[in-house]
Amino acid sequence: MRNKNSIIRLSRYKNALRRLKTMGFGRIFSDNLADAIGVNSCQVRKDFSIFGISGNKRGGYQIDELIEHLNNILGKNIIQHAIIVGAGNIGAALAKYEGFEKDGIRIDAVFEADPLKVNPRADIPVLAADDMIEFIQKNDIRIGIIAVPESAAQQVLDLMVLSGVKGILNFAPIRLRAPRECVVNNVNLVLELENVIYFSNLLEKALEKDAQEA
Amino acid sequence: MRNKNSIIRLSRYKNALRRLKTMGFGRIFSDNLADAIGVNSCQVRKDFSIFGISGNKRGGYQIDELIEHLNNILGKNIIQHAIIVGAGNIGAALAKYEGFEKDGIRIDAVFEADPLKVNPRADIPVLAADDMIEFIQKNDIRIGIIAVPESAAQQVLDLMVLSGVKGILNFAPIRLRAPRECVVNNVNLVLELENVIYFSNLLEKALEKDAQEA
DNA sequence: TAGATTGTTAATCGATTAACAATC
DNA sequence: TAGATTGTTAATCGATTAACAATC
Repeated sequence: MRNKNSIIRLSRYKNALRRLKTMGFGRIFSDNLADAIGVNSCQVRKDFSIFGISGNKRGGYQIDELIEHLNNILGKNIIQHAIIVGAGNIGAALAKYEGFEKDGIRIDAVFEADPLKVNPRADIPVLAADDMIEFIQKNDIRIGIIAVPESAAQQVLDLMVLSGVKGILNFAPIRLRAPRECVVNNVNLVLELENVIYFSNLLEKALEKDAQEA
Repeated sequence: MRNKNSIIRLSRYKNALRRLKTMGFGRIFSDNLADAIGVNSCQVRKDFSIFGISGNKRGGYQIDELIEHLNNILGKNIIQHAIIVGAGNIGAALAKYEGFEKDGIRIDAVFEADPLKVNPRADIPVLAADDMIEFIQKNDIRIGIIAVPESAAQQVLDLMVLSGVKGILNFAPIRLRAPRECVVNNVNLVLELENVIYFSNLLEKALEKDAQEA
């Protein structure tokens, strides 16, 4: 995947811009925006240049236009529909999370194998896992979130792909095999925390060493 | 941060190795391990070389030794203690998530500003936000997880750092400022999903184009 | 005009991959 | 011994940063 990092930054820019907008700004320079997300200004201009976003020399960028443009690139000018599979801790939390709706992503349903957890009347309906395929096809769902145990994840992915899902966010801590026509993005919470542990330990050791040398 | 990617892969290797072990393997070649996490075999050998992990020419690597070695590098040979701040959807789900405990990470407490959610008798106690500083100091907590709204995140970080936290995993969708002696790792769920949406759209367009040309 | 900022090209840096000698 | 695999050096590739001409 080319420019994966640029795309991630575009989302971050959009986020920062919304904040800057509520703070009362109308226009912005590459320098400020860079600061807001922690990169340097050439990075911002380069990213924009890749996606054909242009500003005014001397005048910077119009925030409203910029957000509009970023939403277009990111496919967020229309509401995106998604489903979650797995109504455990993570799945249930994601279903309730307000951040998605705010960002134009609608969770249409949650699917769950345990009949006791099924609840079609809930705000976001929790449906039987067996109904997933039909639901995806009927509602033309393209995006799926996997929040099931490791042992079930591959099977869920296979069914999703079969039904027409084109993009998957996977929370199961295992590498899933997907055909080329489906994108998979992994979020591994333990790994993220392990990473923090490693680097904080490393940093502490480095600082101790510095202190000794001084 | 040097070798950030290598470290992330080390965690992935460890994960795969545990799986391979339960599948009955005792030793493994760089080739198999590469396959399991989706990189190529030089990457594996290079990563190991960076951290001084060696195997047997012709005989590959002993899985048990390898896991032990990786745990040492990742600081997982001892139980790591952490706290969560914010008992909302995400915070509560993380507290209940079994993946951390399995991996030698213990969540000692959750802190929450809303008195109605405070519950010191819970399996993992939910304590008043005001008690956080004291708790961190008394229990020598080094790792914190931020699962509060965007507007409170920076303040929570500042208090954590002040109390002695050295590493933070942040779920608030905002760039936090931290002093050099504290590591911050961000997980932005909306951004991850946006990323999936973008690349699946892109892929679909590319495939349509291919089909037209053929 | 002078000064500031964009947009792009070139330079640097780091990470991944290829190649292969060492060796079990 | 012949064959296979590691460990490391060199080559490639991509991403970030620096520099600066264009221009408002």
